[in-house]
Amino acid sequence: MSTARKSVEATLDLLWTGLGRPKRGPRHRLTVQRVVEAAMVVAESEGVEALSMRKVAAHLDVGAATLYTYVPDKAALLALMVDEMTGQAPLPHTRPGTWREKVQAWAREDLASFRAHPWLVEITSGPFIGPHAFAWTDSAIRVFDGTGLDAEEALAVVEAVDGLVQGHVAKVIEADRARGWVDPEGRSFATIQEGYLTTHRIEAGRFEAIERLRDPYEPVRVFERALAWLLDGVERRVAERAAQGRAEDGTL
Amino acid sequence: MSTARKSVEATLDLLWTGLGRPKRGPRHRLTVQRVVEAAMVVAESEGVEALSMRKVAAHLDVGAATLYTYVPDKAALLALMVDEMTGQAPLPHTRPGTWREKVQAWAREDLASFRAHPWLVEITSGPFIGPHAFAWTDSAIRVFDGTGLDAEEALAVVEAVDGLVQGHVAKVIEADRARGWVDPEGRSFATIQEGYLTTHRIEAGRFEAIERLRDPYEPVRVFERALAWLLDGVERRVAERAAQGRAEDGTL
DNA sequence: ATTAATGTAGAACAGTGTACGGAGTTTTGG
DNA sequence: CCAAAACTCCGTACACTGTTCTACATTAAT
Repeated sequence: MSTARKSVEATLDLLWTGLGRPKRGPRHRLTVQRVVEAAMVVAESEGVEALSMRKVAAHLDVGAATLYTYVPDKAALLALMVDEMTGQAPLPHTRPGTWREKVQAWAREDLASFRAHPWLVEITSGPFIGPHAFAWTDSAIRVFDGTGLDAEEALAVVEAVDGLVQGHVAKVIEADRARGWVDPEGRSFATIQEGYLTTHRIEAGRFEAIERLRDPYEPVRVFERALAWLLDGVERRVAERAAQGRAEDGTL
Repeated sequence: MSTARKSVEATLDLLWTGLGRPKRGPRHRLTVQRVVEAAMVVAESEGVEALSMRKVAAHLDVGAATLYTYVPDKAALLALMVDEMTGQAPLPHTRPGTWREKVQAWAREDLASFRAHPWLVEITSGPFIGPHAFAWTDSAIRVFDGTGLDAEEALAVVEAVDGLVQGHVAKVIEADRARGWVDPEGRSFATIQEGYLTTHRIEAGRFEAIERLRDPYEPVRVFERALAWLLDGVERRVAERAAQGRAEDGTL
């Protein structure tokens, strides 16, 4: 499962140039695309943890070993799924509005998308960067064209926003999953966990700060606030750069 | 592997109150602590993906099935590992300095810790919150006591910083792992991936923005910048609150 | 001393990713 | 036109995995 010695080249090849048609031998019954799509269907309907090569193969009416004609690895298949999904997200710099509006739009949309397709969050695509991911990052940096930030500063913002989204979505997904759970007596997960928390709160008198949290607290509000403040910080830097630019114009 | 119906209560019990001594039957040869420690040793030396119940049991000179006396699940074991590790981090509000210095210190230390123990990042502990994690969050909120931010605002900052760290560390870990890799001809992963990138860059003339990145670019600098800007945004809000507070004092 | 309760662990079950080897198919070279 | 090479497909097999079951040993309560 760990990055194998041999499949790295094959995986990158697949991501960037695809699978060439063979010169001899029987025609392909499948395409890499169809394999990836089938895998995504399985992941979508049964979750990543239920995604197995045998199941994907079954969805394509094909033997399990056949998949290895199209894909060197399960890891490679996952990387392809991630890049495919990334390709479906709209490019940030083509959105309307100011840079701030663009960032907010993409952050919110990413958040919704991750939540709708939790498998994307749970997959680690390894060290591989596919063409779609690359194009997306390129586009995201472009959002800050004309703000005075250089490319590296822009990338810092992009990765920060991404980190915010990822971190928040990881928590939300677990909560989503727990929401559907009920114990034999019909109590929800939240109820039970809350029981432990309150018991130990009172018992030990600790956790005063958490108790100050307005109840019930809305996770989305927490996310929005964090995003807003990060962007406030960026805005300050942008303003500085603008002032700097005007000053230089004046002295020239 | 997914959150089982029955083990949820058992897992929370284990996290919050531990395993009670049985009234009858033979004495325990092990403790939950020792099981968790053994699991951490395995994770540390061989990675999470190599962590199996049988391997943990072998480290304890015990049959694999025995572990299920101490732990309901592998998922529960992982949750215990996470909470144990969380308990080893120093409490943020006890650090010296201003709130900003406290945040920076904890962020950097967390980053280093995650990097030193990658298994922590790769584990999803499920929806469970253990006592150590709870205490840590409580302490992190306390960092903002006296800044004028309320608990929910403080939590937003905490989660934002955490997201930043997590997002950044996920990328860095993959890079760390890829660094050790070499292909049969002795080329590094970076070299090979770079090959694909440059080929396709030139070929299609895309990815102009990424090309503007100073080369080589330092990931730590990107992280530090993102953190600084986020905290700038927070600082602005703190200043606002302070001004507001003074104004109210004046009118009273 | 008997009974109930419990820890231990070997064996087994239903999975998993993937390597191997053979059968069948298509193209190429002579 | 035929043989060899190249290739896809896939049943089988191997070494794993988490977890349950069952038999047995051990301890405490009655």
